[in-house]
Amino acid sequence: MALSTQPYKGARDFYPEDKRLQKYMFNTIRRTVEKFGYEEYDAPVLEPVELYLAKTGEEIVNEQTYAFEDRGGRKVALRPEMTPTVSRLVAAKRQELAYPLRLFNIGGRWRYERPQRGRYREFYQADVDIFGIEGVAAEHEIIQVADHMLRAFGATREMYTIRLNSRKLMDYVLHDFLGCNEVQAQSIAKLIDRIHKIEHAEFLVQADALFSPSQRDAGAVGKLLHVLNAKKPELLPDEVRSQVSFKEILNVMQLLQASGVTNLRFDPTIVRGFDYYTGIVFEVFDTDTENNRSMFGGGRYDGLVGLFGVEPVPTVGFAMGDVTLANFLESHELIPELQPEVDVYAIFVGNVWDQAQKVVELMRSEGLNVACDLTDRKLDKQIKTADKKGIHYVVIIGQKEIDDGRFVLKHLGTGAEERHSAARIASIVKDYRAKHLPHSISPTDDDLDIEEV
RNA sequence: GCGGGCGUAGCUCAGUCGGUUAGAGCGUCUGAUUGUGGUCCAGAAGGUCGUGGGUUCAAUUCCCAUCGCUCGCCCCA
Repeated sequence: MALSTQPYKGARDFYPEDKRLQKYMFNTIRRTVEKFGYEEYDAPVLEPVELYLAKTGEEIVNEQTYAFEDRGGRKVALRPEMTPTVSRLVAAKRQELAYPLRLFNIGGRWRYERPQRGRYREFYQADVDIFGIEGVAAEHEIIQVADHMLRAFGATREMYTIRLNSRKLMDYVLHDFLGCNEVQAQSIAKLIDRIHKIEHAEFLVQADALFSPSQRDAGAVGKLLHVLNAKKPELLPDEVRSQVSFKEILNVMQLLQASGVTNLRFDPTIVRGFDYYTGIVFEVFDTDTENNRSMFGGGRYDGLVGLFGVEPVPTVGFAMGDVTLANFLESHELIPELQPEVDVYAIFVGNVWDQAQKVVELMRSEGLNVACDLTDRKLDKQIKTADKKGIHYVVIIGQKEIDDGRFVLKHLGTGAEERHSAARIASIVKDYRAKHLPHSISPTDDDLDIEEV
């Protein structure tokens, strides 16, 4: 039985052409968050399984975690998300870190679930978190970062909306305004999460079933709908509007509007799945009707660091997944033509390798990425290889060229050939690269058209 | 965890109402006289029809199981 060449179920191989897109996405993300002063960290993929028991949410730990025992009998898990890990890192150096602390990580996450469209068992995620700010300035910044990130990919604000709510506010609504107990509150929160997936009548039936007779008599369903139908915070019931968490929402919205974020909406149906959120939560939606769904989101989680037995540290963060991002970019035609990193394919005619090395080295020291064809095949085969790899330039080096000190530079797009010294070739190709391949690593700043405030 | 669809060449797929040498396009390789690719032309290689079992004179085709892929549900970082 031959070995399978397939990657593990739900995990992907990245051939260079796939990796190019991933690099483009990660580099763009990295560049954006670094502009805001976020610093990259990393941590092991394996964590003790208890790390996820506390706050992540039962389903994820019990059914969606890759958990196993190591040879020493320790229960470990492949990290399904980064938030508990980064909280651990912060808790470990709680006293010595300088706040506000801005951290980001880009890496693989593992979830044991059935793969389907847009969802894998191994996916990549960028986590961006700010630690140590209690006020809404942190929410303001984090959402601004998310907004800049999408705009750095060339997205316009018509392509996505940012929907905002507050976990704290919803806790008040469920417990105090509607008088739910803990169990009811959780069930209703789950139901709210599904409101856009089910029929309105069905929602009413299920909501009604969750309330007690006395709550029903007090008009619980109507009150719940009053809250959920509020398209603007001002439309919430008076009692709800008296809450501090309501004022926070208003503040964040005002700050973001002042920052030019015009596609922000209040949406009381945003609750998010994780148990650890404690304040403002938000989700970013694709406005494309084909793909009208939540792409990513985040919020405030002030309690996680404190779980490690240190003083709590207020935190706001979000995470963006590679698959949903790629889908978004694709559906809005925002993926640029990505090129290989190789600038020049060096082709050798005859037995000139010894003498040609100096030429190649010179081009490299001038800053070019040069791949050499080492096969000694016929010239046409070597050119064909370069073409197949998508490399734009070929340099032909034969005895004639070596004697002359000038080499044939051929552009495969146009077929044009010219003869130059190695140094001149380097400068021509670098010039070309700067002009024609701005996306080979990441977009230039010119692509980011941030409007003036 | 539940339900649907599909497994035929490297890729995308056709086909066999069960019956001698299983097809196409793309891709790959070779060639058109030796230092020029992408187009065109000529030719070639490549499949025990996912795997195991059953029915049958005969199975890639029918039946069962199994594995894999895929889409949806649940759930969602």
